[in-house]
Amino acid sequence: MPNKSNRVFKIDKLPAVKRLPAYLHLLRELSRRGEEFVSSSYFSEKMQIQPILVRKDLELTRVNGAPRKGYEVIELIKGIENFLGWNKSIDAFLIGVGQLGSSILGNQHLMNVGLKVVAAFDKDPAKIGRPIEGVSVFELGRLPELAKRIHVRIAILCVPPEEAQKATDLLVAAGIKGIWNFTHVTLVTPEDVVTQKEDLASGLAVMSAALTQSIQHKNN
Amino acid sequence: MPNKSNRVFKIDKLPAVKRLPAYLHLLRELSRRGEEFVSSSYFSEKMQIQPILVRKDLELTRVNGAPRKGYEVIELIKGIENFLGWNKSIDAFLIGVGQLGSSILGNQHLMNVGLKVVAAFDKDPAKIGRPIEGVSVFELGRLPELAKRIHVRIAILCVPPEEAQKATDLLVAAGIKGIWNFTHVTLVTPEDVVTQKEDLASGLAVMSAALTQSIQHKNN
DNA sequence: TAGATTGTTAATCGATTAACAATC
DNA sequence: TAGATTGTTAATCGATTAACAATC
Repeated sequence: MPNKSNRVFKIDKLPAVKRLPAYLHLLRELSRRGEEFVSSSYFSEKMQIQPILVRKDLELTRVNGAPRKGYEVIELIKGIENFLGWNKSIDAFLIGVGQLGSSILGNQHLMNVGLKVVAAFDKDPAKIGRPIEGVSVFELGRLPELAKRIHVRIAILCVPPEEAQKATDLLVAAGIKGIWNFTHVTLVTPEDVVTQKEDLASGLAVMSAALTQSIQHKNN
Repeated sequence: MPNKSNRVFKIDKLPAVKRLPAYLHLLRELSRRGEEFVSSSYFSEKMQIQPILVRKDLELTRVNGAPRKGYEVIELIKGIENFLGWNKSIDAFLIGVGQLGSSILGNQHLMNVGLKVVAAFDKDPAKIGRPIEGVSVFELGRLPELAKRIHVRIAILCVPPEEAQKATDLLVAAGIKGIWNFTHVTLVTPEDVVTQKEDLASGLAVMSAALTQSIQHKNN
């Protein structure tokens, strides 16, 4: 049952936060091209949202734009990176080196996101010892020790569903504060631990629903 | 600029639709265990949302629950599958067999979502001919012909950003109606073509923002 | 100066939650 | 019957959009 205390660290402006990486991506491109200023209408066109929504979103960064000129590209980049804590590199553990986990390790594109996996863990003794894609694989039990030693706060969870909650409990006990959840299980955590569930099926559902509805539309 | 006609096929209840796969997942598990009925409070607990939200969401399926008993598991499964068009297998093309595209082809887990890639396409002649993970790779120019022949409506877009819009135009011209967009580019399409953008960076942003905010919280 | 663009304040829209009657 | 659970109708909350004054 979702209790009120869960709200404490629930960030607000969730949709706006989700759009920040898209702004950042466009800003870096502009910066590469040597552009100094950018207006809300530029983002509006590229992202197909209203200019006013752009201005509202960018309020998060506390960067002020200049009338007639727009926002300073460099300032916005810094502002977004600061807001997200993406100004420094982010270390993470990866839990569960099965098919999905290995694929995340091996896929630069998937991880082209500023996150650096510094160690991987698995229950299966057969997988331990030999590095995968240059990342060492340790026995899951050694996680608390390593988490303390190298002060990692984020874990990427790729274990089978039936082990998800147990692994989560271990992570929480080890002081992990953010769990990027690639399982289908909704995790239970204390209020100061953030979980983010990724589910490709949601995206496909949106597309499928739109498609079946447009067919029904046609048939009417 | 998002014009009003874009709305025609914009599905509403978007958040609810995104939750449907999670319901489906739990329902299939219940079905496997031989359960006949399920109540909104079951989903509420598993998904950590309010029971009333569950009941609202399930309205989409038009399945009625019975007071005191709950919903019939089988009925709900059918209802959701029908709503999403997941009752039949969904064929798709994959465009761009680079690192990400190959990884999607190779990763059962990523695609454990009811989607079947029936053919892949690439611009690079070197990649054409030899199948990847059992899927044949064709020259991009042959897509219109094949789309017509095997009547595929969905494409998974994994090309480099600078080619994204051009590839999209080709897909649209070939009669593709749904584009699952794994590039960073916001695509422009006619109103009857649905696009769904997947971006892991959004998920990481949510987690990062929550983490940096919780630190600031602590320091106050 | 005139005009483009921001930022503020208010209005609208849609999603979630609450209250409670209906029902088996 | 009493009580658990749904489904309906209304209230609240948050996100987006609109209007427009401020500013360089």
